Amino acid sequence: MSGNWRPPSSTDVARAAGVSQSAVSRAFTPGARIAQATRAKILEAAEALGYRPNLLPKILQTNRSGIVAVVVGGFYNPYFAMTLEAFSKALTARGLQMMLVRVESDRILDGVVDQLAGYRVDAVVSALALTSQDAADQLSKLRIPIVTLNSDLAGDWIRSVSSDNFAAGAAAARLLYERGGTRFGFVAGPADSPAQVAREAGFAHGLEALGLPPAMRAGGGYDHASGARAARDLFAGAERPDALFCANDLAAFGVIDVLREDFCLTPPGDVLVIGYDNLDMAQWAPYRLTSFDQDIEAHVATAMELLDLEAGATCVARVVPSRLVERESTRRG
Amino acid sequence: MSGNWRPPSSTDVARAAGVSQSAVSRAFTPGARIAQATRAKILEAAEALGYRPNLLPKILQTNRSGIVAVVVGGFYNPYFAMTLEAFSKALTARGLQMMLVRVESDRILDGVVDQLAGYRVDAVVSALALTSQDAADQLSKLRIPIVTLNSDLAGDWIRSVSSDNFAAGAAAARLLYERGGTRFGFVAGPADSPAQVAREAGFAHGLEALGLPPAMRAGGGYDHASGARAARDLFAGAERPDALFCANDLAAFGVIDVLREDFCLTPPGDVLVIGYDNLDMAQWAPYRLTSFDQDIEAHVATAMELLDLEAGATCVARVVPSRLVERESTRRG
DNA sequence: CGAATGTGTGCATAGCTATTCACTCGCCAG
DNA sequence: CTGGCGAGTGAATAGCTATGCACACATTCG
Repeated sequence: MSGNWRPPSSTDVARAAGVSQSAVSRAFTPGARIAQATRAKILEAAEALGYRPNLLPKILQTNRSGIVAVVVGGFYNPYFAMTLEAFSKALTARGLQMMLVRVESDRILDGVVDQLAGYRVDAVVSALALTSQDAADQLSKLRIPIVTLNSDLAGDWIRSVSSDNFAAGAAAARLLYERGGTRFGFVAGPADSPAQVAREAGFAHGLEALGLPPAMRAGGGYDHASGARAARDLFAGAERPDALFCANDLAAFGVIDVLREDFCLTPPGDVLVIGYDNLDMAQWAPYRLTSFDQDIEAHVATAMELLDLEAGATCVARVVPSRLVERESTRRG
Repeated sequence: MSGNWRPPSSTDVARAAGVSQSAVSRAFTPGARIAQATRAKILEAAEALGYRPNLLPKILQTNRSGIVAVVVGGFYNPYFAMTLEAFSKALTARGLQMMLVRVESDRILDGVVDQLAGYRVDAVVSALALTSQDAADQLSKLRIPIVTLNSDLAGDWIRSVSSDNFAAGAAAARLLYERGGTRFGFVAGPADSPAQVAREAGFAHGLEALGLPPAMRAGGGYDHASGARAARDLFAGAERPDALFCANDLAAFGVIDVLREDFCLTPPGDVLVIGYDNLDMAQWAPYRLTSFDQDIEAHVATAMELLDLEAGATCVARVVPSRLVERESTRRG
């Protein structure tokens, strides 16, 4: 019908209630000085018109939008879903809205930054590890606080929260050794993931500290298919490993599936397997996977703390320890 | 330092470049009439100051924010992740931003509606099936187009896209019968899910049409644990089913895990199993689950079409057929 | 050479709310 | 009776951009 309908404004309500616009504003501002009778009259008129205060003018003045942008790289991994859920809860608890931004790679630069700046988002949280210092600088220039997960960038406005990936890698080496592993293998994640790099380095360090030979290596992705491929590679040769640390759970599942299917090998009897992330699926019967729980709640809580920090306060990268959850996949005998 | 820093405005840039504010605006408006030299000068000044146009004033005038709110109920189910991903792509392709809203139940009313209205979101997409007509009316009053997935609500501003759950249920019955099933079981989802209800009704109808006895029934949730419980219930008695239709994949995985673990039964030899959603995991070795693919791309494409519809145009609920993907879990012999 | 067209720029304004300032009114204390 | 005070209200304004309008100047055509 009316091609250019506009939602009712405070002025409309004011007219309907026979008061001034400022009175309407006060009626919707908790703690403002307004007579009860006036307020009631205004609320009634507002209800009739279906009035909802427009938040934009306020944002325009204060430059605080109440919106936090969350950047993710994709949803294939349930770990992202868990992170998203945790952030969603934390933000909602603070009355903030979440703007979800999905980027193919962290070449975020293409326009997304402009958009975020344009909407005056209060902060940016990146579940995707930012690896490009360039992108970081871009964001930094906007004076928008940024928190990155499992990244190792630094900058005036960049704060970072990471799992203690290195320590976990070392712990994985120790556990596999204690459970009787003798020939070790590492199923790698993508090379551009700082978490992957740290986990591998920690694992290597752990093995070395125990005086063990370095691990065989395969893989290169965080998904099931990549883990499956890695398993085929590792077990095709004569010298088969008997203890595997996988960069994440999803890859570990791929490994286990292939071992059982193609090689008739089952953990923990034939091979020990450890993953990372402690997904729900890690408890499922076909897997019962020993894994590192990243304690997402703690990650998120820390991230929120860091967002509250003032201005360009320099701050150390926070590290959250991962908790080892042992299940059948490493319980031998 | 400066407690109340403000991002540079077009006026700041104008001052720096020695031009008027309107010139700056034109420099950033594609197709606006401005001399190349002037534009270059302005862009240089803007770059130096780190200026990004503020989108809010435009929104204030046009009431078009370029933001679409997506409502979800949780992330435990990878199906939500897939839906989210598809919507994210579709919205990005249209230059729209996505505001993610997570609600415990569809008692959305509590403040969220006010927020969405306040930000002047252009549309609302609900991946969570809205069941409360009350909530729908609330949203409708705001004259914000709403698209709901797998819901059966209707209203002036409410449009809906559903899988053909009923037809799929009937197809499941036929397939299980053709593959040799004789005693049928249905593993139910949550009672308040319209999709669950339609799938069950379709299944019952399909059995009846074939002259078969009605199915045994258990379950009541869309998650793994619920499926596991259902399997224990169904197979505890003497009269065990040999053909199961599960309300979704996650429940089906729970069923299969329990059957293999607790009862030493494996599909398809001992029991036929069908799921719904065709998750990635359905291809994994422990499951190889026959499932209905919801064709999320089509759902999302349809949803976007419906959003483009003008005003309160009355429109029929769209139905997208699900595609049956058969795997080992129903291939007998 | 005059007119007409076109290009480039500045001025002014709309859009909506929260808030400050000034004002009125009723009431109490001195 | 009057000064003061608190409560309640309205007018005015800031915040930033896009755009319609008017104007200045250059260019082209008859």
